[in-house]
Amino acid sequence: MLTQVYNLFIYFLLELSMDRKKAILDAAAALFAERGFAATPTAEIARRAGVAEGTIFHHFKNKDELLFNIVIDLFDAFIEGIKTAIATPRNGLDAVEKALWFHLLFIEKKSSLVLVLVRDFPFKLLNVESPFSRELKTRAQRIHELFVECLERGRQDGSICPVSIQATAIILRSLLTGYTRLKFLSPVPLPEMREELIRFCRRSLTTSTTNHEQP
Amino acid sequence: MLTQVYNLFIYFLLELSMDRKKAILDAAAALFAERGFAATPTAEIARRAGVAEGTIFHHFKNKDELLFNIVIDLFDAFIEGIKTAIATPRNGLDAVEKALWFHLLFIEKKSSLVLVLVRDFPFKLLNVESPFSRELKTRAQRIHELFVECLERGRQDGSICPVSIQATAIILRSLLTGYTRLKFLSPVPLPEMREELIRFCRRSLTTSTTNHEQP
DNA sequence: GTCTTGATTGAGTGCTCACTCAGGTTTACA
DNA sequence: TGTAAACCTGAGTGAGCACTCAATCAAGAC
Repeated sequence: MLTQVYNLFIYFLLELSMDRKKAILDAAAALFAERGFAATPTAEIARRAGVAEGTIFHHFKNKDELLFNIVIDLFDAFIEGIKTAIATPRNGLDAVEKALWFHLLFIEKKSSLVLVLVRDFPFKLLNVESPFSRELKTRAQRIHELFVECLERGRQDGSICPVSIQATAIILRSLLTGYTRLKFLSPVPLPEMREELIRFCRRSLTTSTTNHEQP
Repeated sequence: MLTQVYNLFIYFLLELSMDRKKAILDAAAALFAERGFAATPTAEIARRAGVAEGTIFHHFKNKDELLFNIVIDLFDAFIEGIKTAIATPRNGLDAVEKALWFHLLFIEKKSSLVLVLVRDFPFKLLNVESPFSRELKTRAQRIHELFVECLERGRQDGSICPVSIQATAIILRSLLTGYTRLKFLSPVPLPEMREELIRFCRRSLTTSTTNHEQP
């Protein structure tokens, strides 16, 4: 009897706020960030989400699929954000800088999810031909294209000097990826250097390649 | 009887080439690269190394310590290499470029070990106060210092324009870290772009920061 | 009211695997 | 040759954990 009342209470709580599936994902994300994917038992996720362990496996095929969903959602949020960030600027260079800034702010705002990605990126799911691998590749490709777009725009409006578009897009992504990694790995907090990072890129993008060894 | 002969044979093989400990580390490194740390059972490592499973735990406290040793050895090799790479160049800018090149060549040459590092970097050992964490921090710090050294030299001999040394060192390491990651993650091989990457950095390091928005 | 469909539960199961340990072998050295 | 120390063995163990399943519950269709 009491259990039933309690269950009803919980049920309304959930109905009002979010459904079980969402609750499970949120709990998983939080725990993965705290302890890492491998060190988080599904029983613990269930406990924090306020559901039975079996419920997890009703909504998700296996534990990997939880990580899958978390990672994909994060990528989607990133892509949406970067798209709006680069829509307004009036030239290509500015768009690139807005994209860089967006990344730098994004990893602060979503720091715990980003930590999951940095620490527990699901490599094993990448090599095999799987829905996950396909979904993820699409999104990685999309991000690359968005950078390429900015750079091409910059070439056309003259705000960016002649460079290899493809290579430069990869370089910019490398810089951001690596910065993110160092930031989350570093035992001591990195100094504030985001402006400096943007300037570093701007100098490179706005200088034409003439062989000036020593000034 | 036959077993004894066989054992003797194996033993001589090992004595001639390398000791057991080394054999175990080599086997572990190879398997971690092939399948990942978590997906490699110690029994498998023992088999490939041609020793009993117990022998692993005679030489190493636990499985983590294997990864520990592999990672630390890799860092040491990297540090030694970069030290010699930056010793000869005649100015700071050149030293930076040599350091960048060294990294790019190093990750090709030691690709399977680097893959282990990229994929299975042992986060959990970082946060706790452990010998591993201390050893690793020392080495990360050392690498940072080497970059700082090059940049300072460049500032003094005038080959590098005024920039924040600390920030720039982190930016360069970020770029390399991220490039390494993308290279090993990318489902399709990256285009050849190492020269372009070096030029990207050179342009940034040799351009003084004046506000030239559009040329 | 009853049938169907889908959600939920949580105790139970089976598997994997890191690590142990008791007993054997080899080496170093007196 | 004796002895201690170090090295090596591999079957065994126990813990952890992802996942299952049979039973219960809820809600909408008719």
